[in-house]
Amino acid sequence: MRPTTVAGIDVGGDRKGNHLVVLRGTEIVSHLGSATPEQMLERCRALEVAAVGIDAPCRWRTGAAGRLAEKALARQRIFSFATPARETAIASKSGFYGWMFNGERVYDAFGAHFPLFSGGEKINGRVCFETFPHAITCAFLGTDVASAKQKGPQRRAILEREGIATASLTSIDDVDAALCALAARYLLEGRVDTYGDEPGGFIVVPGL
DNA sequence: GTATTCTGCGTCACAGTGAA
DNA sequence: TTCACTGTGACGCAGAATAC
Repeated sequence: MRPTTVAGIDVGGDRKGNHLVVLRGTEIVSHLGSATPEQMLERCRALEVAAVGIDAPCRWRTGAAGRLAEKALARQRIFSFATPARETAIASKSGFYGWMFNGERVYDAFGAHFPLFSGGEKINGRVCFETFPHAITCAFLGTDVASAKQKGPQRRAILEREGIATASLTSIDDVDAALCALAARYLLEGRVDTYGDEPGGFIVVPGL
């Protein structure tokens, strides 16, 4: 039986672009840099990917309070970027939230073929979901050890420990995409912790 | 003494720049 | 090309300061 194929996407701004890594078992079978959402979707469909982990918010904030998923992670001392309301992001003149809008386009493109994870126990068919590399690192190493300053070596070490060769992953964005793919594998195996709710969206993190 | 408010710190991601 | 560093933006948390 062929191992399940999963993918991870690291969403970037307009200059950096998106990065896709496709994993079959422990083998990296595909690897795209600076790709459009449509190109990544085409690649995932061609390779019969079952689950896609995306490093970008799947929902904008609604109302004054932050997203439940981000609050729940913060209580575990896993800090993430605070997603603003869509109007706030649009109003920002700095272009700082450009990568979040790119993430929105990725979810839009994938939505028709990879329904967004809704928190259920059972995964039926294809799925895409929100995750992020720092939370995955915390899940594997613990919040006391995981550090943004050490993200390069720490994240590569996690992948190597899972049997995934990192030599072809030349940038930190590729490594992050591979970690998202790893989270996708854990989701299909049912070995994850989920944070959040339906209105604010769920963040999926490997559960060990 | 208790409750509330304020402040500083640490976290993530991004972009941009410069060095190796 | 890659890596390291700085600044931006918003948040939660812990401890200090203030008010009652």
